[in-house]
Amino acid sequence: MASRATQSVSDACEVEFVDEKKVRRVERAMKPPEAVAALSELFKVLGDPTRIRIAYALSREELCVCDISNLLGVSQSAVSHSLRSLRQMKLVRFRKEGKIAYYALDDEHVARLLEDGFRHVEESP
Amino acid sequence: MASRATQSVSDACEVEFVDEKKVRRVERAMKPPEAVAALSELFKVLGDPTRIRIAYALSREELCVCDISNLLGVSQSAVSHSLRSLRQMKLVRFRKEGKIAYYALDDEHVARLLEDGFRHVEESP
DNA sequence: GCAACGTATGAACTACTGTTCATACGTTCA
DNA sequence: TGAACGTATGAACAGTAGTTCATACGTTGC
Repeated sequence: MASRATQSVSDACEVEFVDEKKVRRVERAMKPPEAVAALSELFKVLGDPTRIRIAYALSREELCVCDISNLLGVSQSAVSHSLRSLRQMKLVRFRKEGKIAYYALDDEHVARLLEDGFRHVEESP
Repeated sequence: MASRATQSVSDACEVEFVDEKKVRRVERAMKPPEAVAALSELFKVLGDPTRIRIAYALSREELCVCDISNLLGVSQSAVSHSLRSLRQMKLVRFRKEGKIAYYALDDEHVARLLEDGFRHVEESP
């Protein structure tokens, strides 16, 4: 059943699948919507030069907001907003020492994502 | 020299670095702006549920536009636009067989990015 | 050649994102 | 307690992104 995609979506191909078996196989392997949504949020957060630089810096050293701001030449406010995004995605953790907030990467996955990512873009000429 | 960040940026901390040695160390390790820009573009492309689903599907099987459209329930036009983004970032390659365009992941890095990413989001409750 | 089909693409609209500005909060120290 | 400082946050603005719609291109088969 349902071997034809009779306008399930407005502009979808109005014809049969080109290779239904393949499609069914992939369909079973697809990740649940929540996982996809969460992953797209994760990549979205990393899809910004400032946040990448922050994350990468924090993968090397634990740093406070002020030092990040000076290091990157970005306003304290912008850094703080960026850190909030990273925090919400649980990419960074922080501890407070008096009035100073020290941030660091929370996750070894993230460091690997950055490494793999840099490797990819550095390989393409 | 320049141990103080005397308003190099409007809103940067107007004080000395909290830990200059650490900052200098990280500064030397930072990636060049082009690499950061390219990586942020890469993540930006992956920061969309539709494109993640497309990329993930293509990591399992080579598929044509029509089948992707039916598989995901997304219009042919939207799929084609998404594929263009993925193509521009060299994440997918394609071959044409008559009027049918078959797409597949171009890069094992990307599959690893998706895997690591899914692992990250699936671990957080 | 022409109709049908798979795919690509540009324009337009809406929705979202990142920065800045102003300001508030909490801590330290005199 | 009050001033100075590090940090957080909300509002507002400008730039950007994703979808849809319409249409164009190239291929196939009649």
